[in-house]
Amino acid sequence: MPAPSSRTGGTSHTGRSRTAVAARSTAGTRDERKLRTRRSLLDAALELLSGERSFSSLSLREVTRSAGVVPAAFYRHFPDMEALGLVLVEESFTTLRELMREARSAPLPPSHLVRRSIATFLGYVEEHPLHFRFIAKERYGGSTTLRFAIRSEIRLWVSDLAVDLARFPNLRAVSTDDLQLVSGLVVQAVVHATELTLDLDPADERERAQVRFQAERQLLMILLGAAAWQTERPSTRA
Amino acid sequence: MPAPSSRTGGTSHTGRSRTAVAARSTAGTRDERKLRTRRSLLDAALELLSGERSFSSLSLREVTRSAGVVPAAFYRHFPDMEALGLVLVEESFTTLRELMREARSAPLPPSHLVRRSIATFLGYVEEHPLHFRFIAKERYGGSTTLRFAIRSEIRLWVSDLAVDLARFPNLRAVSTDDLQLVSGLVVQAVVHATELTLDLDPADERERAQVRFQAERQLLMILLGAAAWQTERPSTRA
DNA sequence: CATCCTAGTGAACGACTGTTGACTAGATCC
DNA sequence: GGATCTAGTCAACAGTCGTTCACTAGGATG
Repeated sequence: MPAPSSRTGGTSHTGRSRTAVAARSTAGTRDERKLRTRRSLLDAALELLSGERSFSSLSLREVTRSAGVVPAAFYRHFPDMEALGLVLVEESFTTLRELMREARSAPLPPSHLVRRSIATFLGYVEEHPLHFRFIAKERYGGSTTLRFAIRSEIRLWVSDLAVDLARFPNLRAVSTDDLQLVSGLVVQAVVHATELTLDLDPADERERAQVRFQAERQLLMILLGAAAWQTERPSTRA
Repeated sequence: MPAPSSRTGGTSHTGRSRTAVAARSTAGTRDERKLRTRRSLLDAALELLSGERSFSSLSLREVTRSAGVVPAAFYRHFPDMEALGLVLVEESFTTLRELMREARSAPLPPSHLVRRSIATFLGYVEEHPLHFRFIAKERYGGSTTLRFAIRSEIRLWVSDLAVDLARFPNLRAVSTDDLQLVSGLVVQAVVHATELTLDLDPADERERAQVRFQAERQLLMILLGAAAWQTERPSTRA
């Protein structure tokens, strides 16, 4: 039962068949329309990536087809599929970092800050599953360009976290370098948990809660280890 | 300057151009020859995967071409590219687990066991970079089948490690479940470090050493946290 | 109003893809 | 030593791919 193609009203365009994600309307200024098409290309790619597909196996034609646009139109917006991928990386992390910055700006004691940050992060992941699924898949698997872009964004994020950790009274004595290592571990654990989450049945709240619970325990262990770090270090290594 | 095709002596076959990884010789029983072709298919895939390519973007024809075989011949060995992928997963981990089992069987005090295990693991990675590169890339990115196969192998590995950790005197009081979490963290850190290594310049020993050093520090932190776990837990969580 | 500008179209290209079926040469088996 | 079995070949198929080009419709601009 194919739905009638008059969803957005408008000028009815042509009678062409559209599998489009977001049927672009004919409203707005020219720049706005262009931007809208660009967005629907990005969204189409994101949507296609939400399934099995990896970015490198995604074809330009698929993206344009799913965005309701002719293949050649792609080149009006991106020179390359890789360019589109880089935009996806960028917008994934800018959104994330904004949110995390908000979360940290709250006037709370440090211990609550971590929990608050975790909650914010998980909230972000649940609200933008497509972006994060993309990141998770391409972090190690993508092209060198994509992989390095993601890696450098994650490094920024790790540094942000390290700054927060520095405020913890019981981490006061840990050196800056070691704090980076600690927050690296934290980010790893969180990202890994998220990647597990992405393969879970979205309805099964019990399983989700378990993954979250285990991740929290792991974080506590890491922080505990970090707190014990400066006191025990001399004995474990020269 | 194309090399003469008489490398393996033999019947000179045909004058056909071969980009083959391992030019299959005509020696041996029929089963042996079949096995040899199968191997060259697997090796060809592995080799192609060593670069940018992800498994899902790898074509059947590429593999056969690079193995020096006609595309149709592929089906005499695997029904599917995915089937080939699963074989790669399996053989990656069986090799690894054998080595790790050897490493653990050495009669050493627990503390040395960990260091020994890490050395063994890194040795494996350096000797079988192609297998591990494949695993690293497909752990999150591959098809569901591949991803789950890898994940379950890693789970086995985590469990093995947890058994070892249980022998540590200062982890005596940590529950079995929590030990799984600890070894999960350890494996995460190691795998991540390895994945970083894969992008490094193989010649730059300084950079490699740094990654390895950081990973070791991270492991020590984790183990420290685990050791402090049972003593502090009551105060951090109900 | 006429002019320019450009996002999107449509058709075509050469190359590559997975899969098929009939075949052949040569090891294996009785 | 003749029949059998099969790994690998060859040719062909219907698709899909990225990229190009000349084009057009219709908003932007003077």
